[in-house]
Amino acid sequence: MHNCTSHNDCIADALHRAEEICEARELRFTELRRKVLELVWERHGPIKAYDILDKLDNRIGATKPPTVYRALDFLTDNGLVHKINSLNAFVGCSHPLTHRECYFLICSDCGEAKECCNSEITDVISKTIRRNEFLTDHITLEITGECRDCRGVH
Amino acid sequence: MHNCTSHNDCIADALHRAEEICEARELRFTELRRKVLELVWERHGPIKAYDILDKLDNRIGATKPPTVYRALDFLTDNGLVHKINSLNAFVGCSHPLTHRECYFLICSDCGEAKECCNSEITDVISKTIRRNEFLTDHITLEITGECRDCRGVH
DNA sequence: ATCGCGAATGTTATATTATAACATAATATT
DNA sequence: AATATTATGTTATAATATAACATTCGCGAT
Ligand SMILES: [Zn+2]
Ligand SMILES: [Zn+2]
Ligand SMILES: [Zn+2]
Ligand SMILES: [Zn+2]
Repeated sequence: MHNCTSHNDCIADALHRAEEICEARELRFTELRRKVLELVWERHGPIKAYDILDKLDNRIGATKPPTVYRALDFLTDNGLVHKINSLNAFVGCSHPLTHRECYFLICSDCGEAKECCNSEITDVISKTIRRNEFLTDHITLEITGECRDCRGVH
Repeated sequence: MHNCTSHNDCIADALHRAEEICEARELRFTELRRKVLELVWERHGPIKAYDILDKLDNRIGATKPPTVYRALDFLTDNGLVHKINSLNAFVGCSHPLTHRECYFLICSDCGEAKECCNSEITDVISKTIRRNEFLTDHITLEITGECRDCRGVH
């Protein structure tokens, strides 16, 4: 679904953006948080907390669930990572400075998640929210199915 | 958030609709499935699987997780109940014949979930999906926050 | 430099959510 | 009635997540 020419660049960019954001906000982008973000960015799709845990184990020795969940909390709280609730998994945010709520197209075949945020969706959802006089905390929009590539569309 | 004059009627209606739908589709609306649906409809908000389990225990003696999850699977598969992924909880569908995908406004204060499905949202989401040549399996739209009543709006 | 503070991480234990696998019972089909 | 199918019961365990407390780290004040 994603056609990054060099995924190493994707990862490097994500880490670099995270650094900048944390510096600007006076947040501590620790080694642990960096490693977890790096693992989240291993591919353009959601990864499970316990898979991150396993990969950390391989790199830095036995790690425990709270370690990973705390790092993920930090990253999601600061918009660097999104939780995909329908999968209990986590994915890197493609544009952490742009906005907080992201919408996703999630391919159940290749496992990739593509952000499909757009103002048209936001506008019409906002309208519904206003009509209901609702005070929004968070919007989850997750669309599962099969992506263009996996469908074999040319 | 909901102003049903008699919630017993809500429950009775939901059970009756379920009966009709199951009959029309030649599905078996068993006692267990009925009881689980009834418990889901105890209020206009999501209920957790293990809370259903506890309430079944009180009514019909020790019940085990698979019993509840299988009944919930049946009910969700047939559009009588929706799973709220952001809460790991289940809520009765207000209009099981109208459509499969429902959008929710979920109040974190009173715990109610209001369906806010409308074609405007569906249309704009569909457009995004088409533009991405995506083949949709399921759409999850969950908006959490504070409802009109809990905000104290008049 | 070291003391003290708050933030981050380590550690142990456990809570919560969900399913696998197999046995039995109920219902439908022949 | 015999057989197949579907639903439920049962045991065990997998997968996801957090509570509670101990230790360490980073950093400013003394
Ligand atoms: Zn890439
Ligand atoms: Zn795909
Ligand atoms: Zn009601
Ligand atoms: Zn409310």
